[in-house]
Amino acid sequence: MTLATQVKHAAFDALKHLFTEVSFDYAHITVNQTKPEFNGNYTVVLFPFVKQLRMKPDELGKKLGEYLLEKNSLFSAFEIVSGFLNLTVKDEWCTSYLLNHFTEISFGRQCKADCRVMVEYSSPNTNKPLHFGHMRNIFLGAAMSDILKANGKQVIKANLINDRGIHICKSMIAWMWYADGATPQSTGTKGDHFVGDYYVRFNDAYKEEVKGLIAAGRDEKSAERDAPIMMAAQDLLRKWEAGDQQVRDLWAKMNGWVYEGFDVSYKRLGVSFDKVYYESDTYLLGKKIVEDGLRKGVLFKKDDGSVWIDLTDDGLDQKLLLRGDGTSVYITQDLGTAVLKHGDYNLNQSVYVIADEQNYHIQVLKLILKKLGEPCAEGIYHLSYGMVELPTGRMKSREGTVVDADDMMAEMVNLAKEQTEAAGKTDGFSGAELDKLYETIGMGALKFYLLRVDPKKKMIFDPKESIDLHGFTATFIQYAHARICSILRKENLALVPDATAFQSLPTGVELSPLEKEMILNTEQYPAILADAADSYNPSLLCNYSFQLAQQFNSFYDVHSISKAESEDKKQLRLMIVIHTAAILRHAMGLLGIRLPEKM
RNA sequence: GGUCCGGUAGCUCAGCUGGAUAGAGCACCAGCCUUCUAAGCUGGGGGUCAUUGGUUCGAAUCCAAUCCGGAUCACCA
Repeated sequence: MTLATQVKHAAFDALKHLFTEVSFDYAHITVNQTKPEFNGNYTVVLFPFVKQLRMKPDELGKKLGEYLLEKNSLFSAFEIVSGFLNLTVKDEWCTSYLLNHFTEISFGRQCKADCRVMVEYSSPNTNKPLHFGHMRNIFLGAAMSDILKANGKQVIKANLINDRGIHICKSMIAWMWYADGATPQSTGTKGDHFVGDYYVRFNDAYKEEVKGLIAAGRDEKSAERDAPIMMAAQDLLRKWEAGDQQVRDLWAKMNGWVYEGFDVSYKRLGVSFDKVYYESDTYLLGKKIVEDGLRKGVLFKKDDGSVWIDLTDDGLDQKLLLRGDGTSVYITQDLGTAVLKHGDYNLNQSVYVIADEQNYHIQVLKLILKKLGEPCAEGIYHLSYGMVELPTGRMKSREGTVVDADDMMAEMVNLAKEQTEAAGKTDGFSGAELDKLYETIGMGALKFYLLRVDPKKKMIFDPKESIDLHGFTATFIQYAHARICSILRKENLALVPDATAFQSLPTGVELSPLEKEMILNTEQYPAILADAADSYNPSLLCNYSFQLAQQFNSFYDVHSISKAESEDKKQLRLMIVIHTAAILRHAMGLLGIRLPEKM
C-alpha cells in the first residue's frame, strides 16, 4: 500500500473513531502532498467534513491531529493551516522504508493469469522510409509494451505491415520505367530510401503528366484519372491481385529491399516485434465475418449488392463493409485481423497505437465487432496519439517536408558528440566507448523528446531548432545518474550493492528536509508506474523521473556524501542515491533510454 | 453542418477524478566551480489558466453557451 493511501486510511479511521454517530464516505477524504511552503509531508483537507460535523475546520483538525499522533505510528507532528491538516511522517518510517527497499531493482506488479495483451505499433507502409511521426508511434508502442509488462501483463508486440496496394504499385511502376535495373546495392542506398525515392519519382512524373493533359485541354479530374503512369500503376495492382507471377516477383523484391532498410532503422531505434502481420496475408480476411453478420441480421445488403451496417442509433453513420462487387474495404480487413489476432494468442486485450486521425475508424471498428458479438471487441484499446507537425503544418511526403527518421537519429547522435566534445568530457573513454555514449545520449534525447508529452496532444517540432540537451531532457536524467555512479565508484560500491554492506545503519538517524523528501519521493515510484500503465501514458514516467533527478541535483549540491557529517549519514545518503539511481534506470529503461555510468 | 479533441508565461509543456499564493524547461537577468561530474545549483522578472455565465465553503479543473485551432464524417488506406 502506498504511503498516501495509508494516510488516507488513517484519516478515515480517525474520523470513524472520533465521531461514531456519523457515517463518512471514504471517497470524500482528500489527501495531497503538503506544499513546500508549509511544514509536513501529507495534507488532509478538512472542508468536506465541517458542514457534516457542524465544527470549525481548525477544531476538527486539532481533534484529528491529536488522535492520529496518539493512535497512529506514522506521524510525528501535525499543523493546521486554514482548513488543512498537515501531517509530518516520522523519520523512522522513512529510514525503515529505505532500508527495506534500497536494493530493489525491479518494480511493478506481479504477473497475473489471463493478462495477454497485444500491442500493435509501427505498422508502416512499404513505399517510403520512416519519418518523425513514425518515431512517435514506435517509441510509444515500445514504451507501452514494456510498461504493461512491468505491470504484470504478458505482452505480444506486433507489427502490421501494409505491404500491398496502390502505393507500392506506384513505386514499382516508377522503378520499372526509370530505374534501368538499379538496386540498393548498385547505388549504395538504404533499401527503404531507395524504394521511397521511386515513390517520389512517381509523384513527380504523375504531376507532369497531369499538367500536360490539362494543357492539352483536359479537365483536372479526367487528367488525374487518365494520366498514363497512374493507369499503369492501377494495372499493376490488378495484376498483383490476379497473382501475376512477374508482378508478384518484383513486388517481393522491392518489399525485401524495404524490409532490409527497416531492420536497420528498427535496430537503431532499439525496438523489436514478436509477431509481424502482413496485409498481403490479411487483406482478404473479414468477408466471412461479414457473411455471418448478414445471416445474423446485424448487417444489411443494398440493391447493388453492397453490405452495410447502420450505426446511426449510436450517433454514427452507415458504414460500408463490402463493395457491390464483393471486394472488401479497409475496415473489412481490420475486422478480420482483429479476430485473427485474438485467435492467434487468445488475447485479453489488444492495443492499437494509431494516430488520432483514425479515432473514428477505430471507434467504428470496435462497435461493429461488438454488434457482431465477437469476443475480441471488449479488449480493444486505441492508444490514440496526436500527429507530429512542423511549424508550417503537417508533414507531406509529396512536398518533401518530412523529417526522415534515419536523418534525425544521425543528427541527434552528432549533436551529442559535438556537445560532449565542446564540454571537454571525452577524457578516459576509448573511441568505441565514446561512440556508444553519443548513441546513448543522442537517442535518449530523441526518445525523451517524443515521449515526454501526453500522447493525446499533437506536438510541433521545429527542425531548425535542435532538440535540447539541457533542462527537461533525457540528458539531464542521464547526467544525474552518471553523478551517482561517480560517487559509488569513489566508494568502491557496485550500482546494486549487497545489502549487508549497510546493516550498521541505525534507524534513529535524524533526516534533513532534502533527505526525507528524496525518500518520500522514491516511495511514489510504484504508484506512478502503475498509473502510467493504467492511463497508457509513458509521459508520466518522464515527468516523474525528471523531477526525481532534479531533486537529486539539489540534494547533491547541499549534502556531501563521501564527506558526510557522520558515518550514519554517509550510509543513509548512499542508500538514497543507490535507490534513486535504480528507479531512474528502471523508469528510463521502460522508455528504451539507457543511462550511462560516466558522461 | 454532425461528432470528437485541444486553447495555461514570449516558446514547449505539467497540473484537469474540485482544495492553500497556478508549476517546470527553454529564452532573458544576477550569483555559484581549490570540496563526490557546472550537461549542474541558487535567486529574479514574466499569467485576465480563450471569453461569459452557472454549480460551491472553494473552479485552471465540473456544467452551459460563445470564440479560435485541429481531426474526422470516402465503394482511400
